[in-house]
Amino acid sequence: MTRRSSSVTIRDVARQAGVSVATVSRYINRNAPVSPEVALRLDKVMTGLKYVPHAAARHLASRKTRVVGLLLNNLHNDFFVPLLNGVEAVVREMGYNLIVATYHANSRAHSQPPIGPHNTDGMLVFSDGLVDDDLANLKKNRFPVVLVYRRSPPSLSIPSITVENAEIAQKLVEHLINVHNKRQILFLRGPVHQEDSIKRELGYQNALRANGITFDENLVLNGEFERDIAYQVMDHFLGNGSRVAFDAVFAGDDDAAIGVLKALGQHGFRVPEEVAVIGFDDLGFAPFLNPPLTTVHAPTETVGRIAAETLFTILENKPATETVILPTEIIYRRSCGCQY
Amino acid sequence: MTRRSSSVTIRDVARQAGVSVATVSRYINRNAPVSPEVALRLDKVMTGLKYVPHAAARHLASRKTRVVGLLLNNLHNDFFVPLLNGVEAVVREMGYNLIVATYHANSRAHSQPPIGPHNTDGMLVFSDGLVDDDLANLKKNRFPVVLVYRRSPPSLSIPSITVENAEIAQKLVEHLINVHNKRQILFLRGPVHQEDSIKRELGYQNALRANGITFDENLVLNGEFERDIAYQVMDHFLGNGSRVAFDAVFAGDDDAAIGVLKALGQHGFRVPEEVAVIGFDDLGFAPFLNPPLTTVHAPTETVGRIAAETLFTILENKPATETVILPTEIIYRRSCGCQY
DNA sequence: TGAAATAATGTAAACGGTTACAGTCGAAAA
DNA sequence: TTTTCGACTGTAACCGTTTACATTATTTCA
Repeated sequence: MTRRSSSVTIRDVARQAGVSVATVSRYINRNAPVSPEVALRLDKVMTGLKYVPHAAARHLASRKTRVVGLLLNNLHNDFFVPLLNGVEAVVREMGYNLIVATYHANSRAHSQPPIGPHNTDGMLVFSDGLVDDDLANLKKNRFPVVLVYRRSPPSLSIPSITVENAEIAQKLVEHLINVHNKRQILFLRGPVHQEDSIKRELGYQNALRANGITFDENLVLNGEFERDIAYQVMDHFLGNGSRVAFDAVFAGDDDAAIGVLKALGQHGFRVPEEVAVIGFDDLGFAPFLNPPLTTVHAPTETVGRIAAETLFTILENKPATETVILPTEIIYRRSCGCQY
Repeated sequence: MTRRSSSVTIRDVARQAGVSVATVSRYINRNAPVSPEVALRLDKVMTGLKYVPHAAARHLASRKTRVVGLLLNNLHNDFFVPLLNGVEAVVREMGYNLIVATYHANSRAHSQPPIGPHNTDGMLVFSDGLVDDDLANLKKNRFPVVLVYRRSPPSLSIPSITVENAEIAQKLVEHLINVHNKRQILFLRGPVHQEDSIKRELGYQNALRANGITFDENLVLNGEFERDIAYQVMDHFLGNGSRVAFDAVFAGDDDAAIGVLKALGQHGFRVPEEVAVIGFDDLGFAPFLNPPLTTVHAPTETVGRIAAETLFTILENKPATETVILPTEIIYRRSCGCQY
């Protein structure tokens, strides 16, 4: 079997520097002392040969990949830019690589998750990227996982970084009710199994209940936290001659809010005069929408950073805080009817 | 040396199925026939054992990683969501993994690029992620690369996917000049070595020249294609008592346009009555800004898709088209002064 | 001064797969 | 009937590192 690779290996370096491969390896990894002269020689030889260690060989021998994964359920939301930015920054600082993949939990009938113990040292799982069974399995194999925008199943106690959803959503919807006198509030939920969506819906329902408004399931639509889907679903809703009266819409998140604004505009509704609109996330563009969007500020990039940092503390076998829930804050702008 | 791993290996599968590891490997990779009975038995054993091939071992033995890289210069722009989405979709369809990394060409003094032949089968390089020397090196080693939003250095002829910048920018600036009678147009350029920025500036200057307006370097600011930086630079510009008169601003891209709108608003300028604003990219929020943003529509997700597809055609040793320049289109909205 | 600790290095066995090469065996071709 | 061929399988070398273990020279210390 003759498979000569063109690339330069640790053996080439060893030979040219007149030492053993073990010494080269030790110098590269700085995990055992090497005499100054040898170090110097190795530096020269390595740059001369443009030697770059072969990642797969390292991984195989050392049983660590220096790669972490980020599993998302989709990439259809501007929200992911700050999240990714936070994660990537930490990963880079640690000298690791980041694999980004999307995976639908419901597509798992036929496929393995693209990220796991076979190709990474640990992973960040966004929202409903994996189901409880998958998580239990990973936990059993002691594979480092940190959940992002999702709490751990109680029995597993996996570290989890998320933001406060339910209370703030309730407070914001109550603002609509009490300050702006809205009573028929449309809610666009996100993906059914996404915790953010569930909590926000809970907040929405609590707000109604606390103010003596009966919940009307006709006022709940599936916006999927996606601009285009939110637009379609609103367009369809409005196209039906708006049989159901409504005077406000909680879009689920800012991205969906854009779709809502589009549909509302096309059907001739004035915002906020005729219908108030609120979002969630406070993405960069929120203050500049027309009208400026009342929404909840969530520290998305920070969530990404903390999540990645938590993963690395686990990788270093240090104890990690189990649940971090970052505070959120309502930002009142014009789309709810406020003057600001 | 005794380093027993807890994970199940191909040898475990082979033993339990009563065949050799070669047969298991062949069945997994479907690269040689295996008798139906053996196939059946292997299926059972593999699912029973929950066997997942170890990526690094595969990579080492087969000399291919089934991973491709995407090298960005930063992650500070909503523009990257559609780009990433396009790339990731193709990569997933091909059964590959995607490493996303940011890398500043000027930080290279001390570090190797995080992506390269050592850990991927090929890579997508966004804009100025790598300098010509790096590209030449990769080319020499026959490492598959495709450039995104950047043309190939003439001598290297690396496949490249980008969009038309200069002509459309010129046309848009001329719209400002001829239709809206603007003459003192601020330009916020992006990162200095980013081709998009250079081409757009070229279009800007051509527009001035073609209309007898002398170029004033005081009207060019560094917005870096970043919302926050654009805001700061505009804020500073306006804070100087606006010594330099201006009646319009070409923000460089949509994200920067948001920063510009913010600064303009804070300093009491009305858009578009007092100053017109134009962007580039036509990100999802552009129609919903206040005022709706006149901009250039660029097919960003498509660029991502085609770039990834091109990379895979190279990986399959098929001939790839060398340069793809996708058409762009001006979308007239209110921020330039049009009524729409 | 002799023993023990330490520094610096080498040898070679793993890590978990892929694949070149060499069969075996039954069916088709001569 | 003999030869040829293709389907199927096994053996073992190899991919490029890391690291347990061994070795030698040099200090350190009682």
